[in-house]
Amino acid sequence: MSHKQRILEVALQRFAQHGIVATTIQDVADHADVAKASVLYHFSSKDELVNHALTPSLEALEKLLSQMEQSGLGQSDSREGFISYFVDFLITHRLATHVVVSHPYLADQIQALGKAQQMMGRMAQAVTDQTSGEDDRLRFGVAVSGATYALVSSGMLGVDTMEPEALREGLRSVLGDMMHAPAQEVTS
Amino acid sequence: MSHKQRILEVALQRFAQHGIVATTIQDVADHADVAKASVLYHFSSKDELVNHALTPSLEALEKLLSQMEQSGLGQSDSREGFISYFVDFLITHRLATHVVVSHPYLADQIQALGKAQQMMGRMAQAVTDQTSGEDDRLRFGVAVSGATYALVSSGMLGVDTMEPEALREGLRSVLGDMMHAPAQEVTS
DNA sequence: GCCAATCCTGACCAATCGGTCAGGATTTTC
DNA sequence: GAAAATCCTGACCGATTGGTCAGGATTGGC
Repeated sequence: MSHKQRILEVALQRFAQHGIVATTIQDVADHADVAKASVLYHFSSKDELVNHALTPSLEALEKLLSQMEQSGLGQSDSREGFISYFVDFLITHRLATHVVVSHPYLADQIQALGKAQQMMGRMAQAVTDQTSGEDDRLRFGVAVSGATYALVSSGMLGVDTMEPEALREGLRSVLGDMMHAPAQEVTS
Repeated sequence: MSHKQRILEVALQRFAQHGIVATTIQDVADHADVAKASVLYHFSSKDELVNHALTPSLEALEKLLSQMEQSGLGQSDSREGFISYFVDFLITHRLATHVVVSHPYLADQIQALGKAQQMMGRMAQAVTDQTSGEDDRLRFGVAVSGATYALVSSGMLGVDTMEPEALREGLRSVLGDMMHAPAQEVTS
């Protein structure tokens, strides 16, 4: 594997595990077995390293998103389909998702994070259509961030020992229960 | 209000908003309208500042926890009671909870975070008793981290405009749907 | 074999970090 | 009202940060 590619993978992993700020260029270089200056040869700054590390996941999200907005996937009548796609996305891109969700305050400083935040907003809007209220938005928020964190900082909860397939099924089940439930009983 | 107290409040807020690593002592000092050296007069190091900022919430959690372990609150037959208590705790101590959940990698460096992580483990165990499997643990994990993040980084989801009471009710409802559901249908 | 382009690195730099310290202001105690 | 204790600060320090740069390896085309 090329050095550049290895740097990208290591960087994404470190950013997800220790956060962007706590992850120094030196740290990435050490774990990728290259010199610090080599990292800065391939990526002109730390911000650009973050951008490139997130790019593949951003493109995948963009794809999923436009698919949702076109086909109406995500609307209340096709929630199951959406959840299935979404869980797959989360598992595949769990590291990038974790990075995005845990650095909202860097959105105006790092392009990729800003773009990602914007897309999350679009997704929330696609899922919670005109017929749903703030309760549904809350459910969506809890689902997304909850699933993400259960996937990444899973050691604390003992989830890290789960089989991949069991994890996928479990997440589908949880998200289904959460977002499915129609708020039939309205207070007042 | 005393300088010391104001420093503590500002620190907790900044730690929750920007993360511990990105929040410098200078930043806390500026927002608390004191000099940087003044912060280090009251708290001998940054780590100790984090510890003291989290202490009140840790004590509250300890209280809730021992209550759970004694009375059996949290067991599947009294989930509603637990959820109600827990949501109240989350809303009251949302900042501290956010700091804890978003810095698992500092648990061995900062006492308070280690202790908090330990308590989260105890709570997970109290909730997911011997009758429940890994699926329930997953549900608990998604619930905790999800609710926490929906509370704090809520701007992205449009939840920040919700009335406090609606928020409390909404969370109770979501967590209820998530943790309530008995995994009756076991695969094989 | 040689030249050019690409890749990689150690040495270096200004800026900022957490933390120390001596001393001035303020408050408390008697 | 003076001595003591507490509070607060500017100036300073070593370490580390992101980033620059000149030059040494490696590679590919011919």
